[in-house]
Amino acid sequence: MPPRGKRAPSAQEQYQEAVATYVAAGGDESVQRVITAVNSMSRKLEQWYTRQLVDLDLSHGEWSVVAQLATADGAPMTPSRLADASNVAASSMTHRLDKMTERGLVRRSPDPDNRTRVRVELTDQGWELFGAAVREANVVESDVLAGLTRKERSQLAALLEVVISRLDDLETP
Amino acid sequence: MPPRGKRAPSAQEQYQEAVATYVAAGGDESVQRVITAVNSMSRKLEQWYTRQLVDLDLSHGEWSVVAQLATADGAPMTPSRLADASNVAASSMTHRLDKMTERGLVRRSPDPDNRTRVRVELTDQGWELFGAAVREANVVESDVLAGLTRKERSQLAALLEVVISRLDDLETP
DNA sequence: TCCGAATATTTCGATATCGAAATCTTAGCA
DNA sequence: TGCTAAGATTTCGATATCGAAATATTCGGA
Repeated sequence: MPPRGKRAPSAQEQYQEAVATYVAAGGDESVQRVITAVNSMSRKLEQWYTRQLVDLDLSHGEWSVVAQLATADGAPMTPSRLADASNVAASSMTHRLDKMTERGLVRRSPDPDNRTRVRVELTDQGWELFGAAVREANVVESDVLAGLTRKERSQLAALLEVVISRLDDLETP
Repeated sequence: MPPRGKRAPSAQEQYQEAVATYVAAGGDESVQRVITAVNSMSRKLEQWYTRQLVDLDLSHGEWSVVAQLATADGAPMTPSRLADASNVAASSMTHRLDKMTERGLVRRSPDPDNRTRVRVELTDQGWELFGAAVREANVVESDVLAGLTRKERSQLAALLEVVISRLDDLETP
């Protein structure tokens, strides 16, 4: 039996048609090429992350929490900031943290400076899991970028970093 | 009252710390710079899309369906391919399509060649909504890339396209 | 100092999503 | 042709997410 639908078009074909359609609908080509490529790549990565995280018995949302806590090293995190960073409602984060606390991955503690706030941090077990996931993910990520030379990767990163540095200026004005 | 938690770090600071942490945990720097940047950018874009889509009374998931149908122009889409492309379970797509059909955005019809399949396509109303959303999104997207010259955008797109062209080779082997 | 507005978190009811099982159809092979 | 395995979609029960309201606390001005 054929795989799916008619035949799933390749990621490259999908990308090219998407750009063409967005441009036809009134988008700027130089913009749509970049934005569409970033979104395509991110969606694909997300699929792989989800698959790999099954081994660690983590959902994509839970991974997001672990990663945020790990990379915010230093500054204490709160449930609402985690919710913002994970693109979910604050009330969802409550439940997510309940589960993760129960499982021993994170720890909640009252903020001594402000009793309306709750600090959230990784437990040792949470840190272990973070390390394991990063190393596992790095394998796939290296594969994805295997088509670029070291120099090209550096160029690519530099260009993306220019964009990132602008993101803050565009926050809700 | 202070904004949130202690103070939300800028996107740039967040990015830099994330890369540093991933590298410390065993990731390759040239890989992590690119991957982290792509993911940061995509997450931020998603936030803006969600905000803008409120005006059109569309959820992010529903937008994903509209966009897939619009950009797959030509080849008829099926529920399962839409589910794959949207990163949701097939059973979720059933409900999503029910709602969107009821609202008049999409149309289901039996595939004449294979009665196990269902074709899904945009209605005229669905196409209108697609156009409106693309033009609205293009405003934000242009802003995001405003820090790059036309030439830099082209370079960036070209590098990303190299990566995209590799994605297919990495499919489930 | 006291009070109202704003912030952080949680609770609660409604909705969306998931994964497994059920149903129907097709493909491939004896 | 007849039979079995596999695909596509939907149904169903369990779980996660959402948005609004509830609760507790803090900030800033009268």
